[in-house]
This record gives sequence, C-alpha cells and structure tokens, in this order.
Amino acid sequence: MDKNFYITTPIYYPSAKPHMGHAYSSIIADFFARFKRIDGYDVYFLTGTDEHGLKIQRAAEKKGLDPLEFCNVISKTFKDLSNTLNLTNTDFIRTTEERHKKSVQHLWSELEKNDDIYLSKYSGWYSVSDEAFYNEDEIEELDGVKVAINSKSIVEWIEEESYFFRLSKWQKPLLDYYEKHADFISPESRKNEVISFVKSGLKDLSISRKTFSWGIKVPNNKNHVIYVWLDALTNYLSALNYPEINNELYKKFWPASIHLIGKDILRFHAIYWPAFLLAAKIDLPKKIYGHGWILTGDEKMSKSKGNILDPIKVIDEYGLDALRYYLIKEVSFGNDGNISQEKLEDCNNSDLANNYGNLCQRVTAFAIKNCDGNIPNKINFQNDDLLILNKYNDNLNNIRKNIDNQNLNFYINYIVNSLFEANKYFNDQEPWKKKDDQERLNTIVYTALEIVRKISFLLYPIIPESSLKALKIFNISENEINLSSISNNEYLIKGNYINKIDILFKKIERSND
RNA sequence: GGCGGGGUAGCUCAGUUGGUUAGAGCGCAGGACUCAUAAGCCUGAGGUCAGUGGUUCGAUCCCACUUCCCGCUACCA
Repeated sequence: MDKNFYITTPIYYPSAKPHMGHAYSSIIADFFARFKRIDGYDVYFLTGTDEHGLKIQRAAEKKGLDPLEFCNVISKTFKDLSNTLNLTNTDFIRTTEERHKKSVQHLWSELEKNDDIYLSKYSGWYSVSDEAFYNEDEIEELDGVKVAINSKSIVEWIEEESYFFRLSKWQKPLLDYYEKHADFISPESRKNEVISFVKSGLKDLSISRKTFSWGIKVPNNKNHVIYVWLDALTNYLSALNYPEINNELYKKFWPASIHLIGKDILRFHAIYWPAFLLAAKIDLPKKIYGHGWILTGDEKMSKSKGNILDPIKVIDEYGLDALRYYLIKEVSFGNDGNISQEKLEDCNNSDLANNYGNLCQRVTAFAIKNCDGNIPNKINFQNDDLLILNKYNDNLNNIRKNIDNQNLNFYINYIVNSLFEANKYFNDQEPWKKKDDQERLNTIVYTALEIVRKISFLLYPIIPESSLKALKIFNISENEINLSSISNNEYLIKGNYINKIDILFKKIERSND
C-alpha cells in the first residue's frame, strides 16, 4: 500500500492581500496533511504564489516597481500567512522561480511535440483582472464602459497572434476519464457541473499572449508569454522537479493525491489541467476537490463585522486554533459556510473552552491532587472503563475511511461526541467519592487521562497548537503523535509525572452588537 | 430558458433505500452534584420536515404542480 500523500492548495494570486478564502483552503489542506502524517504517511504539502500576468505587471507599474520586486513583497505576505496559520507545508513555490520556469517550458514543448499546440490569431474582449477572453454575448456596457457580465470587470478589445491548445480534441477523453474515475472530481455536484460543461463542447484554448511581457516566454518565440493558467497549474509538477521524472520527489509523490481548490477555479483544474496532462502523457492527479466559500451572510458590514473576513484580524482577536476549529467544524465541507463573530465566540466557548479545555483541566487537577501528581500505577479496568476506551479502537478504520472521502464533518462530530462521553464518564464515575478505594480512583483517573490523550491526538490536525499544549500534561511531543495509538488503552506510562498546564482556551466575553 | 442542488426546532445543520413518539449542537427553562475555566451531568419546552394535490394500508422521504433560495449553463439584447 502506497503510504505517500501529496496535497496542494491553489497557488495564490498576490494582487491583493490574503483573505478568509485563502486561509480556508490552506487550513483545510493543513488538516489533511497533518492527519495523514500522524497516520504514518510521507506527506508532501505544497502551497505558494502565482505571480505572472498582466494584472501583476500593471499593479507593479502603478507602484513604480519592477514586477519581480513587487511580487517579492506580496508573495512574502502569503508566506507569512502560512506561518500565521501554522501550516506544515513542505514547500512554498513561486511561479517566478527558475525551477518552475523550466517545468512550464518543458511542458509546453511536450504539448507542442504531441501536436497539441498551433499558432493562430485571436481577437476578442479581454479582461485583465479575470485573465479571460469573453465572447460578445458575455459582455455588457455599464456607464459607457464595456464590462464582463459575470464579473463586471472591464474588458478591452484585443487582437493578436496566439498559440492555441487543442482542447477540443480532448473532450471525449476527458468525459471517458470522468466516467472511469468516479472520484476524480468532488463533491458530486461539482462533478456534474463539469461534465455538463464539457459535454456542451470545448473550444480550443488560447494559451499565449503577446501584449505584455510579464510571464514565462514561449520556447523559441520570445514574443509570446505563456497563458497564466497553463503557467500556474504547472506548479503542482514543478515543485516535484518535473521534468526530471526520475528524481525522488516526482517518483514518490506524482500523481498528486488531491488538489484542494475553491469552487471558483474548478474549471481550470477539472478541465484544462487534466487536458494538458493527458496531452503531455502525464498521469492525472487522483482527485480535485472544489470546496465552498466562506461568507458573512447578509449582515451589515459594520466595522467589526467586516473584520471577520480578515483572517489576520480574526486570529489576533480570537486565536488561530479558534479559527481553525471553527472553519472545520461549522462549515459543512463542500458547501458554502458562514462565519460571524457570534458563532465563532459560541464555538470557542462551548466546544473548546467548556468541553475540551475544561475536561483537560478537571482531569489533570484531580489527578495531581489525588494521585501524588503521577499517572496512576496500580489500576484495574472494569467494564465501564473498557467500554469507553475501546470505542476509539473500534472506530479507527472508520475514521480513516471518512477522511479519505474528505468527510470532515464526520471526523469532527466523532470528536465532539467523544468529548461529551468523556465528560459524562468522569461525572458518572464520581472519582471524588472514591477516596476510600484508591485502586478504583486510580483506574478512573487513568482512564480519563487516556481519553484526554486520545482525543488530543485526534484534535491535533485541527488545533495543533492547543493539542500540543494539552499533551504537555504527559510530556508527549509532536513527533510522538500517531493515530494508530488511539487504539492502545495503556499508552501512558504509569508512574510518570503529570504536568499541570495552563488554561487551554480562554472564554470570550460575548460581544453584543 | 435548460440542467442540477436546496427550503427540516429561535440559530447552524444532520437524517429518512416510505413504516409506531423526526435528530444533533448552540440558545432557552428546571433539577441533582461539586473534581474543573460559574465548567460538567440529568430532565424538559420548542417542528402541520416550504405550499397544494397525487400514488400508497401508510409520505418529511416517491410523483406532479406552485413558490422561494443557490450553483452551472444558454438565449435574447
């Protein structure tokens, strides 16, 4: 069984500062990366920035900067964001890097070699900000300016020589591929959209531009730069040193396990990208997952409410783990989700502070007071104890299966239920009434500590920082966390010292506005 | 216009291959406890499962129509 896992986020377009959508994609990807890592997989987790194109070139000119200088600055804000989000990405790729340029040009040559590229002429309405051409029927006039109907962005008439990719030729192979690989596009509803789009007919795709220079040059024709999407998508390969397909990274991690993307860029990933790869005779990624958007609902955008969409500000105010937890718990994965201050506060207080944080606190405080500050030595499990402990064992494969199907909500609900059960167990067993029966008291404490440990392992991919803080109780460090050990009921070493820990989650005073 | 998804407790959402009292979390009310971050536990209130009609012994779940929301896509201009 292949124990390698390659997950990617989209590479972000640094023409504006990071927003919640970027944070969401990255956090979800990091969740999967961490989960797979503690389950014994060798994980390659890629994120980065997409830095070419006319939009960037113009933004740089506006600031009087060289495009690369401009990108250096903004790319860094995204790199900083990945630190702020505590991402465990193994690599951060920039499309302005030499390794990427080589990959893209090689991929181009392959497409050309296989007769999938031809030179022709294109004329049409082009939107710089959308990086897309529009048909006459896709634009309208607004205040005397021509704009794209969908995006309302300004379009300009462009007529130029352009290279084309024979996308039309791949319509049938793509449809066959979708049919043979039922999991290729997820969730199901997105897959249906893609299929119906492809069925409606594919036109050849213009894949070069002459009107600006900020991009990767077409091999053997310096007048053209390569279309940004062909450029950008290739990052998934260039990070693995493509075209050196015999190198360690490429052999190990291609094809990618999953490209995690937002639903807005599904077409590029589920149609163009596979077509390019088919044409270049490269294996296709195993799955494209188009997740939903994070919305604020239709609340008025007061100053404070507006901030809820700025991940940095949210993290400043509530902490990273509160945000990570919220996005994974409260958003039905695959659908759009809402975020609001009230719900974030609610979620932090009830799930994290009251339920998980307090459980850690009550169990350790009790253990320290009543078991000499050590993990109890002399224990004797009874049915009640084994019943709750074994539940983790029984569900391990179920958990894995659900994660492989991106069923995040199953995972978190499983944890939340476990927390309820854990608190109930401690309540029902009433160890504070067992002070005349030290062995029973010890057993209850040991069981409760084991549960805290197991749950903290499970929470690690979601709220890594807090999970690690909790695991300090047992002096367990990050590299010791492994999923399969949640089936071990006596993982904790008896007699070891128990560390008192600080409050894990402060409760947030309810803001009333 | 076509295709697809959806309208389930105050809020966010599960669910039902049609079958006696429709679920969870949060919020709300009451209770017992005290190890703990006034946390946790127990109990309860709260829903004509968008509307109308149909199929069926029986529909929240199937069908038709109506209405509202969302996504993809087209046409007209």
